[in-house]
Amino acid sequence: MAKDFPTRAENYAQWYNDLVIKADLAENSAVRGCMVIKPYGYAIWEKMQATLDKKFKETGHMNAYFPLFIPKSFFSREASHVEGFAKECAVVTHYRLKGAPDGNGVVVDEEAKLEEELIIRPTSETIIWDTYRNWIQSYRDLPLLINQWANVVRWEMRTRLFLRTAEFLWQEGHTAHATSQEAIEETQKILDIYADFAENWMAVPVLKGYKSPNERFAGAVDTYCIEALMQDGKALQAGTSHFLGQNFAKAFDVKFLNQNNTLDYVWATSWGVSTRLVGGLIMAHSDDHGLVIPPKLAPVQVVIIPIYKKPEQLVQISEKAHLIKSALEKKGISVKFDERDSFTPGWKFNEYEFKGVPVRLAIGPRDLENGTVEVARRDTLEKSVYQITDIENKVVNLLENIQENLFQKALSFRENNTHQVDTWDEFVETIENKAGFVLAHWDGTTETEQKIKEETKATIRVIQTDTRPEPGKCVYSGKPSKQRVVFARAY
RNA sequence: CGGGGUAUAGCGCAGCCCGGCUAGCGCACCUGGUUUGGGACCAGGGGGUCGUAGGUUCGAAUCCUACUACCCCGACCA
Repeated sequence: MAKDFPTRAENYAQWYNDLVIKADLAENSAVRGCMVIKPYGYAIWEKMQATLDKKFKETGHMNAYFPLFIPKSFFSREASHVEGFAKECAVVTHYRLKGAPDGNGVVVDEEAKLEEELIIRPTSETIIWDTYRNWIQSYRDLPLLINQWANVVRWEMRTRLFLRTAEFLWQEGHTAHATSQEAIEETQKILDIYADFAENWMAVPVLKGYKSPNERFAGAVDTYCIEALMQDGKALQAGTSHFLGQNFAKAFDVKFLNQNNTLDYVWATSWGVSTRLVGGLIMAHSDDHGLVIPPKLAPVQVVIIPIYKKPEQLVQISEKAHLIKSALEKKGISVKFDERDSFTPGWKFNEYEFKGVPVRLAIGPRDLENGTVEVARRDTLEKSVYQITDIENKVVNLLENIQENLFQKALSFRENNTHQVDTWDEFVETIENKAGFVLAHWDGTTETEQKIKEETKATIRVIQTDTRPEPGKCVYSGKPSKQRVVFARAY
């Protein structure tokens, strides 16, 4: 180890930037805070996309695509929605350039001013609901279950790699239903998909529940969410699913005739996860040796590295490696055989550890003689020697084992960093010095929540729906409370 | 927008206070050779309008002025 690495992944931005993912925030001021994701990082996102897309389709959703530009007037229609997003919108005002009078480059052609400015979508509710008006007439048109994979732009004052970038990639689902009940069920169904994905693919345990009014999506009646805990003790909102009531239907006049031949507004949901998940994945599992990618999302699950002195040896090793590679591929495992001669084995070992490849196989002359292969697992960094017989099943088991181990590790981290507190002193002390999730009673008022935020920077991350109610007294005001809620400092 | 910092090769930096010959180092890159079971070594080589504009000076990376950009902290962040 000749290089300096950030200790305990405390500077995550450095991981992203310098080591493996190579996601730079664009430096050009014109696209400040937008993300440049290099191929390896993007491959992780593609795996996430593929997995989620399949789940959405299995539950009856279809993909569609709507415009990047939203007429400004659309935003004015839903009052709290415009309030929530107005401060972070990029605006298109002109549609043409012309040669600069001084001959240097181009300038905006003032004559090509748009009559109405266009907003680059920060989210697509408005333009989608404007379209839905024409798509929905009767209860027979419902439910309308649509998802969109797209980019959105939110001109944040301050950006953080992956976690809050000015432009990001996401999916946004927008559904319309005949009844309130059905829309709420949809919201919860999606939340379950998100939670399942986080826990069983990303190996990141999450808390499920809903947001306090203060943290709610602009324009929603209820916002459900999953919250994860990062290794530095800060919370990360990993996905949200909103019950929008009839707010958008009323704002965009989307009515349908029900079976009784009466007109009613439709009920709506919207839900999304973004490239923030890539950041969350990294921050949940990485260690001092680099990324740790759970097997189910790893672009490369197994890497094979040859060790040899003479070219003849490489020929023999390659033969063996290709046999193993195709045996593993038949089991659906993605395998890379790195036979580049320009890097030493030691260099490659480190390289793939950075990249978080779950399993590494090394084959050298010794293994050729003994019919063995050296197997190293990324999560524990343990090395062992396997007989090559039946190697594909051994590796399949190992990958499953690693996936499970990562989840358990993250789960016990969360358990060790979840604290139940009953007094204000305890609360402040825990937030300041221990970080993590803090379970405390809250009187249910926005006022108290904001006071707590001002004094400690902690916010209510989630009000869990899958825990038992427990009466108590608000940790801040002393007023009665029905259940504990989850506080934390968040990204 | 407030407070602090930075800008020199693809990346990371030194040089600046106290102006001076051809602007230097590490990594990376290229060529040749020896290497290869945990980031190899030797030799040679390529790459810079020192953020931009102006000023002072015989002479500016270095001093002065303005501008621009980026980073950290804060405000902001469904």
